[in-house]
Amino acid sequence: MLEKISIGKMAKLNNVSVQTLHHYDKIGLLSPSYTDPITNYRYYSIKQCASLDFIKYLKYMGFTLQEILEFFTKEDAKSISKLLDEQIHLIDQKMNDLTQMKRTLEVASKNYKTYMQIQNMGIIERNVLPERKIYCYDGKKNIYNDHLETYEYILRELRNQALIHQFPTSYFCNVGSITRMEMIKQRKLTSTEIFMLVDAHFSEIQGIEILPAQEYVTIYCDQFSNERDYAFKLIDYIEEHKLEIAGDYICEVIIELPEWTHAERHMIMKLQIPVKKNL
Amino acid sequence: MLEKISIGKMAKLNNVSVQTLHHYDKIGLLSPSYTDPITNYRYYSIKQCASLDFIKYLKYMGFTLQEILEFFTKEDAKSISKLLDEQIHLIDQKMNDLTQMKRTLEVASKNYKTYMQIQNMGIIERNVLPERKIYCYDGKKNIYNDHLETYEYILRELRNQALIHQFPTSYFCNVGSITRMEMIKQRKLTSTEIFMLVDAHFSEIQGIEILPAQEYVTIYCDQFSNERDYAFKLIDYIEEHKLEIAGDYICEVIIELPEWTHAERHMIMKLQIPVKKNL
DNA sequence: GTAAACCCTATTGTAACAATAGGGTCAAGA
DNA sequence: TCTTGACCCTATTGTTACAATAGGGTTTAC
Repeated sequence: MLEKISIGKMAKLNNVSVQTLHHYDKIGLLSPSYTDPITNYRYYSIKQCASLDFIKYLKYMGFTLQEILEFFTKEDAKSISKLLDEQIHLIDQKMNDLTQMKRTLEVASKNYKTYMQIQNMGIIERNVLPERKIYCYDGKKNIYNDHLETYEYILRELRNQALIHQFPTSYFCNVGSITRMEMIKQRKLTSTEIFMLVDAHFSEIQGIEILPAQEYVTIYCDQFSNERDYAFKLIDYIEEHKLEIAGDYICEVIIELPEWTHAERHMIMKLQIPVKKNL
Repeated sequence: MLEKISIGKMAKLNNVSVQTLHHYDKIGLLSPSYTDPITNYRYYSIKQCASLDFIKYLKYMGFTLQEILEFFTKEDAKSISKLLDEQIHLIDQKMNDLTQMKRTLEVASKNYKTYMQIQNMGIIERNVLPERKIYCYDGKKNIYNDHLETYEYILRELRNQALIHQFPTSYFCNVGSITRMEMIKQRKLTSTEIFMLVDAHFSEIQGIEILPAQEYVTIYCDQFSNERDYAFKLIDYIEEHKLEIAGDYICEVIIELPEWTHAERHMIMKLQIPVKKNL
């Protein structure tokens, strides 16, 4: 009762599509045991299910059809074992990539949710911020010139540095600018430095600084053109409340919205000045 | 100093290829701010880096270019937040898939390594095997007939059942046949049932059985045609050593090698009979 | 003025099929 | 024996995000 199995039956029997079998035949992965020379009808034997099983099995393990073809040329268990281990390694890499992606997404999601709840745009707050680590880059030009142009160029340079140091791509959105304490104490909003927030474990690289945990006065700002005014609001507040500037001024980009029509950045920033009580 | 940036410079500035920029222009994702109407040369403005940043950012989060296009039509933070959360969900799924793949690979790898170390093909051993759970399927026909043909058909049926019960694909390679105790005690190798090893948490489904932890006499067998002889070897051993058959005979497929040329299954099986001391 | 470096469009290729179109074949019932 | 519906064939196009050409024009620096 050795049955000739038509392509449709073979497909149903193995839960694959007819096209798939066509395809496997075409690339020489699995050709029917008999092909009618007149009609070109394909007929499979039940034993070919074993091959198909094997193909499906390898496919499930993430091998490409080309790789599966190679499998069939390597019959020794040693080569196969090696290929399997390599594949495991490859999957580990993919998992890492996905983990990074997910982390990035989660940060973005959190930021957008924060954004939607910001009721306090332009309102001064005081709170203690935790320790953060940043990678600073000095572009040697004042980023507050030229309507963001200089900023853009320096941002590119920062990213190239980050690529050199092999920072994960996910850092690329956690940026900001820093104006040193001396400047801000003179009420000058001038800066040549921008930074990227990095994870705690980076340390040996030159340019890494620590922002200690401490009290800050902060304000949310949703337009670049407002930054100057808002920064001065912070300074005014500090003076009025007899506080003292205790460190560098930070303008941290919280979130970036796609502003297609204007073709210009639209971002939410959190302006921050560390303070201590004036004794 | 609003500079016209040529495509090559833009590419270098942003670490992308010229082709990529061509492509983005083509699909309307990012068109240069100025195109020379005579030469068709593309010139970008520095501010378009912001858009490119955003594109790269979303790409990094795993969105397709089409999806990114949609992002630009949805400017409200709420829609974006929703898209982000959906993407997180999608990544979770992919991670699960990868985890399954990896598990399958690890089992396969382990099996092949075991195989390479099998020195004891055809040699009887006694050892205690841990508890296992199996899903049995009765094909109503003796699988030892017709040179594997019946087996193939019943194997397809088992898999269809497994699909219905939504077993993970990784189970598909952990199969075997079972010959009930009454049969094997009569020295009859006759079986209509095959099984699939399943994880411990499956229980409510009909057809699930438990193989208790206990002592077995076992033998490795590398050819279907040898199974009968080897099974009788086990029975002989049991009788000679005054043991008693304590349960069903199991033929477990340990590993399946690709046997391209012969177009027939070539597998390593571990034949097992549970025993107890004859008091 | 010239050559190198740059830019353009258009085509082909990648992976693993799905979805057609347009036509021939098989099997079962009348 | 005929018919009809179910089945099969080949060939083409489409999918993603570009890379890699080919064949030709342009810019820029010396």
